[in-house]
Amino acid sequence: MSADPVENLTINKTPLRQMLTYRFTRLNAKMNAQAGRVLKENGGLSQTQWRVLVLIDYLGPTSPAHIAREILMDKGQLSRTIKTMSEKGLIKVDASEADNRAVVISRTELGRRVFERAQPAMRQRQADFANSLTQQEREILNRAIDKLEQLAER
Amino acid sequence: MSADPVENLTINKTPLRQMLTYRFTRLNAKMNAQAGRVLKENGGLSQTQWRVLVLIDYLGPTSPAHIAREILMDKGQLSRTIKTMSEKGLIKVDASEADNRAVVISRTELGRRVFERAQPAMRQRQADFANSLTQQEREILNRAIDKLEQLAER
DNA sequence: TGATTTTAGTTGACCAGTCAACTAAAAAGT
DNA sequence: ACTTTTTAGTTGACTGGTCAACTAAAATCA
Repeated sequence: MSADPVENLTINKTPLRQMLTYRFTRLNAKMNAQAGRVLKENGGLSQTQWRVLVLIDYLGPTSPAHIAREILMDKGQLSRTIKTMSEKGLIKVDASEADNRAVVISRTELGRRVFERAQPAMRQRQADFANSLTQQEREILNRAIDKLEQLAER
Repeated sequence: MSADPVENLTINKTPLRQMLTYRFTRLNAKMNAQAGRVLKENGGLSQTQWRVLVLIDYLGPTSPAHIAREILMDKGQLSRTIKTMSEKGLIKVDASEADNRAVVISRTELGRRVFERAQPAMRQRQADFANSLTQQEREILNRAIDKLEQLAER
């Protein structure tokens, strides 16, 4: 019996494990599960909440619309995430002075602390991923992702 | 203004678009959306239902447990998928003679027809992905996925 | 054999992602 | 100026994925 059960699936047809979409789905699921574990152990943020804090760190106080554009997140989902983050005191939501439709969200002191608690482990994780690949592998991987993403859009 | 808004996010910090986890999440979302569109246009299966039919095609009549093991799908989700597929007449669910806990699921005639209707487009899609990469890129991509998957498991 | 552990499958609860409808304000077009 | 279109944000509905509890049957093993 082999370690990976999928390995045995060949029978004259393209083995499932070679299908790119399937491989990406699995990889993504595992990465997400891991990110969830790391965040849980370091302050208890959800991944969506983590990303919002990352974006505020990048952009400074900003609007949900800006964040949604940057990371292509659904604005409905973002709206709810912001609501719960605000209720937990991780961010502050103010009316925008320049635009009466918009709001400005910014980090609270608690938000900063939670963010900085999770950051080292999350950075390390990114670094581990990057360092597990050679320079050539990183370049090709990025190029491949670009190509596939383009194809997936049509 | 550049085409990709994320492109502008550099500001002395690791640009978000270079984070591997983020890139995979994006790519995966786009691939799934596309698969959903293709399936919708070719018989209306959901992706989970499609995968179940693919696995039955690989394995012949088999048990949910076997499928769950092969594609690492949650058995709860699979149980519900099988229920709705059975209600739609895509598969047949019989008690197993060898094991009184287990069931055997197999394709119905309708299931076969729907599967074969979706298959060409889904195959073509896989082929398009594969053909968009050079042999070397495919090899390196697969190696990179292996490495990252291993890392994500720890 | 009988007790313990593992496996098959179902179900309930919860969270994340997607989509569409809706309000209100801003921007663009005429 | 005023009509039309776009943008910001909220909400509801639906789907998918994950987790845990639970049953019943099988497999393990003492």
